[in-house]
Amino acid sequence: MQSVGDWTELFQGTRQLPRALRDRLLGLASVLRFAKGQLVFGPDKVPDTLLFLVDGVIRVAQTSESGREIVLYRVEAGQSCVLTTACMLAEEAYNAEGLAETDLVAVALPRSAFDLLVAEEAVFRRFVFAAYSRRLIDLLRVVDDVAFGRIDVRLAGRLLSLAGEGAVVKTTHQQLAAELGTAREVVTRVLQDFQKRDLVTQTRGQITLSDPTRLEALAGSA
Amino acid sequence: MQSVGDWTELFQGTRQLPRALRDRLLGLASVLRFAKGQLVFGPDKVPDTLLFLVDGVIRVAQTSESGREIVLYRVEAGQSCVLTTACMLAEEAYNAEGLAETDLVAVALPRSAFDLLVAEEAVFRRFVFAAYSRRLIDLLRVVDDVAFGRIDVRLAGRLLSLAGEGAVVKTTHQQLAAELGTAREVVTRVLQDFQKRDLVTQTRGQITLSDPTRLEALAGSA
DNA sequence: CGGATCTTCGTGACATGGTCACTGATAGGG
DNA sequence: CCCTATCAGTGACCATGTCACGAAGATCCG
Repeated sequence: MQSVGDWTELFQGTRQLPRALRDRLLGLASVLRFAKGQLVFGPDKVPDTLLFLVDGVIRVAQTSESGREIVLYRVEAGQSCVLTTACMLAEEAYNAEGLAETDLVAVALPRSAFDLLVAEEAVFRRFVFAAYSRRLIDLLRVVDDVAFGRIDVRLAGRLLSLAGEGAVVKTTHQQLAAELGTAREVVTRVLQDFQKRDLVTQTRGQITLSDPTRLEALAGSA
Repeated sequence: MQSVGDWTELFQGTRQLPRALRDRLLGLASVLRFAKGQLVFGPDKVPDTLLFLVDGVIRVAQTSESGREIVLYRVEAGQSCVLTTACMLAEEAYNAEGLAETDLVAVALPRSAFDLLVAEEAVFRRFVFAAYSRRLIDLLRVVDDVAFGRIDVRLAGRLLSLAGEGAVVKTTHQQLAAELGTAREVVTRVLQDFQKRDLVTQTRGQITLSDPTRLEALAGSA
């Protein structure tokens, strides 16, 4: 297991700190690794540290009693995972969980160090508040989508964002359903429809966006 | 217009501060009043202060393009309204708005004073983080309800919480629909059903909970 | 009092989305 | 090559949202 080097360089909130403090942080924090698919945090695994994600992607999702699931947002490299701290601070129950979507490298900052930094360093404080704020706004977006959005529009949008630059999405209908908080059958139906309209083609476990432009248009029609 | 006296006594985050600092805060902050029904903040009214609610209730809701609405949470006396600061800090667009549900008395702390307090005072910092965390968790609850909850269950729960100690809720079907993010017709239908099952009685603009116990049971069946 | 008007509520027909119970299709491992 | 697990497709049905009305209080004013 190799070292991660100077991770303080990677974060908006630590990059601008004085060298001496950064060196202290390097000593205080511990490096964590998670394998793809591993649970990073969840109702039964409340962390007592602040997580900084150095490499990889964490998918934060909420699961219903009945087993349905909805993706709330993703934590990417260079961001911190504030939901964990939220719980830590509020000491309330919640039922969201973070799953390693890729292999992860993260830095865990003990609560004491977190408190210290927030107290002493304006830059770090801004970073933390901005992170909280971003998540709040992400959640507003989710509420809006779920409460008022049409499923075809949402699926089109999600396909585009999962495809990134390419035009291929490697996922199952089940996974797409979990992205949107709907049922697999619904995804199947909508994708059938997309196929008939020549927007996508499918094979088992893979969807090809054959007309991204029209998909964009559909996704944009809010 | 009378003065509010020493409002620093009212908040978890300021009560324990040293007397000298509290006196300074009393000087720095300004007292705001809003009449019932007035818009406290919204997409077109982004505040640049941190609001502490001294008296009254703010209803925070999100509105869709089509005009449907959903209540996200309520800010009560003794709490601060962090969504406003969230936007202030993230400088991102959002479409939630805060409406004065009663006449309000609030204290507006300028950003500079906020920064100072967060930097210097651990107590205040904890208060702010706890407030953020509570809202994050409130939103998780909303997502869960909207994505996975049944409308009759949600309505039963909301009726009980709106009734408080009493057994009468003075609202229109339209307003209840806005609470839950659904359509008026749906509320009408569900209430008809409740009525047939002798759970409630209705007159124009008012619903009486005739069997709170069974309503609780219904609401509790997640 | 008796309309004119506004708000609230009720209702039926239909569209969309979620659930259930299956069947069929495909990939990979012995 | 067959077995099995996973993935996808389908039809029936229920729950919820939308649309287009009309009816039943409330309010105002002559």
